[in-house]
Amino acid sequence: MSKCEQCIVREFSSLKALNKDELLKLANCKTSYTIKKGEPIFEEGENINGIFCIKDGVCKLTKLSANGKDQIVKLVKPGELLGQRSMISDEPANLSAVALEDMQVCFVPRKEVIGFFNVNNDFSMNVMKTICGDLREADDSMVSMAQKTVKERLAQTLIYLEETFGNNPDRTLKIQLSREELAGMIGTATESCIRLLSEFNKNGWIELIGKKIAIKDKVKLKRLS
Amino acid sequence: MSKCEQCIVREFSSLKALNKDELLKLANCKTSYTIKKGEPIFEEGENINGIFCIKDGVCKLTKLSANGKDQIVKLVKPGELLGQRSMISDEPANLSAVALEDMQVCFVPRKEVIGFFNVNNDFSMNVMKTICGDLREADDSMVSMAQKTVKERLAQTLIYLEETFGNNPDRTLKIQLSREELAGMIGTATESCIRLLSEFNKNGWIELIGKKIAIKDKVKLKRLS
DNA sequence: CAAAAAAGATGATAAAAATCATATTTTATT
DNA sequence: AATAAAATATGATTTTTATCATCTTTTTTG
Repeated sequence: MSKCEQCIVREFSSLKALNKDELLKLANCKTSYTIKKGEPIFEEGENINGIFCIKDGVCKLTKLSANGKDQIVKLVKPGELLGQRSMISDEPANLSAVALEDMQVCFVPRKEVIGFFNVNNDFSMNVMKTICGDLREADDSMVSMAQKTVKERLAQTLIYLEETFGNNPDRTLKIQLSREELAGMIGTATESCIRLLSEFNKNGWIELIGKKIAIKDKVKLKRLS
Repeated sequence: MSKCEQCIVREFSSLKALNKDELLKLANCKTSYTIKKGEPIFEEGENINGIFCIKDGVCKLTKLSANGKDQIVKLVKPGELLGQRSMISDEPANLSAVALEDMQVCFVPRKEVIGFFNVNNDFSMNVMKTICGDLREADDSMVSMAQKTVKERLAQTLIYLEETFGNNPDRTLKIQLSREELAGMIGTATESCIRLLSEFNKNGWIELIGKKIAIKDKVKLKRLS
């Protein structure tokens, strides 16, 4: 059992508000997991009964639509918490969480989190602000989906991926999504996504290096989005 | 100054958790407004610095998209609170609120609400659960926008409007939206919305009585959505 | 009440996007 | 390494949706 006190990612989440005593309590009740790329952390409809703290690796939050396609609602980075909404609403998860890379996560039982929640005002305020931020982003995404073209959404998403997850030394996007997953983020058919990537490539706005994508002309992409 | 203690709609919002003392405090700090149909309660980007409690009338929460169209993100009924997200995040409103009917609303300054928030756990938990519910709904809407056709979204929205706001004696929807507003809810062009309403009408699924809409075959609509 | 403005309706056309088919490349498996 | 499976790519076609134009009806305003 590793000490939460020494965990660096803690500083990036709501948990930064916990004091030494609380961190000891946390370390005692948490369980650590390793999740392989492609594996789920939890699934839509599941009773998760606690929160997950992402120590390493990125995962996608998806929702299965009626037509059988997985819509990606959000990507989650190390330092972020999963399952906060379910914990507060005391409802099953309404999204699935699936690892995009090999991950390390810690699970903290609901009961313990609620305990911190009730005694530590900074902590509960942090959680609430996070959820409020998610709500604002969800509203913005909804408007994008409703009002922007697929081309605009693709440009927007590529910029988001670069700004959020950064680049490899060869300037390609560090986060590696399949074409199908990228299509699932922007809400379109995989073929349409691939076709538009080809078009962007021909225009010189991006470069396709195998399955990887490098942004060449961020200004043009930004103007489009 | 009317007494909050005797206000019925209070029972439907997070404010139901307030005790007698707190309600007296609330009545002392609140200001009541009348808002005419079509007028804004607040606008996107505005610093609202408090919450609004809807006593009577329905309003729409909209966001202006890059192409100049107003996307309707949510409809808000009597008993609900507005501006909770902005209050917690301490950020300007990211949506505009515009009255769809003549309204009566009360404004409560941020400072007072935060006060209740810190001392009354049931109240803060209610607010949080509401925001979590909004987040779940926003995620669901996003997936609908991304994955469903306009026809499916129209069917879904008509059923939602009937189930949420009910019918007039002539079976038409009680909530009165213009075709442009309905298009703004489902995220489509006004003409497309009108065209599909005509089609649904010809199919016998709905009936168009002037500008009003009556649902005739909910089963068929539900199957479509 | 008449004129003007706004909202609703419908046709024609263009643009966007999905679907189906098929080929190529990459990755996984035996 | 050979084969199978999966992912990527592209063409052809159809469907969906937006846009523009025009007309009718309803609502507002002087």
